[in-house]
Amino acid sequence: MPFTYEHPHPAVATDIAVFTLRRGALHVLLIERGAEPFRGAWALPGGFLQPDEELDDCARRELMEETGVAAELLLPVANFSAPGRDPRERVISVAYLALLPSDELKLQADTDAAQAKWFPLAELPKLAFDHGAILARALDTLSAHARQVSPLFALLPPRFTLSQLQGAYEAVTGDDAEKRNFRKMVATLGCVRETEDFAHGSHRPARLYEAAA
Amino acid sequence: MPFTYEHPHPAVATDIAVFTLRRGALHVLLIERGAEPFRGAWALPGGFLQPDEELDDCARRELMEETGVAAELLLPVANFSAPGRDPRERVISVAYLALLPSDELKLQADTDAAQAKWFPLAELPKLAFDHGAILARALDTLSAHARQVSPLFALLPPRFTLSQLQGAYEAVTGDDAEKRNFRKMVATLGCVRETEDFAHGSHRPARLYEAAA
DNA sequence: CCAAAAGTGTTGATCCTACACCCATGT
DNA sequence: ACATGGGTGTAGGATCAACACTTTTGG
Repeated sequence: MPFTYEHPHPAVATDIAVFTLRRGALHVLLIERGAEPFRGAWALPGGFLQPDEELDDCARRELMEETGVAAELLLPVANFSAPGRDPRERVISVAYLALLPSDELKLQADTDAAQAKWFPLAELPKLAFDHGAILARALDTLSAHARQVSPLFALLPPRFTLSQLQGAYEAVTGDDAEKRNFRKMVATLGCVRETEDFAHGSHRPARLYEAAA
Repeated sequence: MPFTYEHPHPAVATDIAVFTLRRGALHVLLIERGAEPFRGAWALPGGFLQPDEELDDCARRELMEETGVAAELLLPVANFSAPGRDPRERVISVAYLALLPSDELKLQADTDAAQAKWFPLAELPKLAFDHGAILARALDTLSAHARQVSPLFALLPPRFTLSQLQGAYEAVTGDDAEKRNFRKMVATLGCVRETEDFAHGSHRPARLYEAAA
């Protein structure tokens, strides 16, 4: 069933850089392409915009299809429109970044992908298309947003300790914060509310916090 | 000559919120639509992406066609993709903001537009499509960027006084700055270089500055 | 000599940084 | 008891907001 237009139209797709924390380190979700072009290469998950679908919804849908989870946080990164970026046809890619809490890791490769896998940022393979550039921009965007702290909640469970929050902050922004000062910053930002519960380990229990109001 | 695809493709367009300063106040460039839909209504300039054209280049080209000038500064704002936003067909709009120095005002309405006109922000007409929302987002984006000061150079002549710069800062961000502190901020930012020339008025001459490095 | 805008010094309050220290729990 | 991470107080420096003042031109 062909679709015909009076003027040339590009295809429009979303690509999503999905991040999570595993063992304190930031990881990105990649899929191994199961079809040409770039068969066998690793790429960001993504797919084409459906008729009557918003771009945001397209990103959320693709993420659900590829990973089986709903994105906690979805942020626009940039558009990629270089004419030759896809060898098949003209494709405008709308790039997003998504954050997932470390827990929900039920990866399931779908039909388009041979497999899906988390990669630590230090061990990235070569990526298909211009996805290397997209990922780099996504990392910049994430780091900039993370300085507001509250986007980091999306990487953590609903209740978290301040040390967990600081660990996420450091993993995402790169620079490491001084404990006392980090806590004062969080306090003045007012973005967390303390709960009555505590996390237990082989040391003094840590108070659990949750996202404020 | 029809263009046929296997899957449905949306049309892709750029819309540009073009700002300038006139008599110290921020103005936006609007065109009166010469064709249906929304014939006679005011709208942001913009147009469809050409084959083998980057999105940025599309915005620059449309701006040149509609106003006859090259944008000093072009910044992405957001994508607008609500399915019903254009009554004719599915159109994804990639919104930009552009800044022009107040001088270059040789407006010339082109074929699509009955006329082009600068509007002060306090006297906006009702806009076609979702252009009201696009303009609001563009103003947010502009205000956020203006706090870095250097984007403001695009609103001023190549050489400008610090008072002009401060006027631009206040017009764009809304809040007004204290003269002494504004100058100290500019100095520590290091984004301007002083020249040997002065601007003359009926008062003490003001040193002219230019963008640094 | 006066108006009008250019340009500068200073001070008190505030914020940030870099420490050092105590606390509560599991083993 | 001690190792481990949780949690706080504070002094000094840097930064910032709000003033009041002098300077230089045109009329």
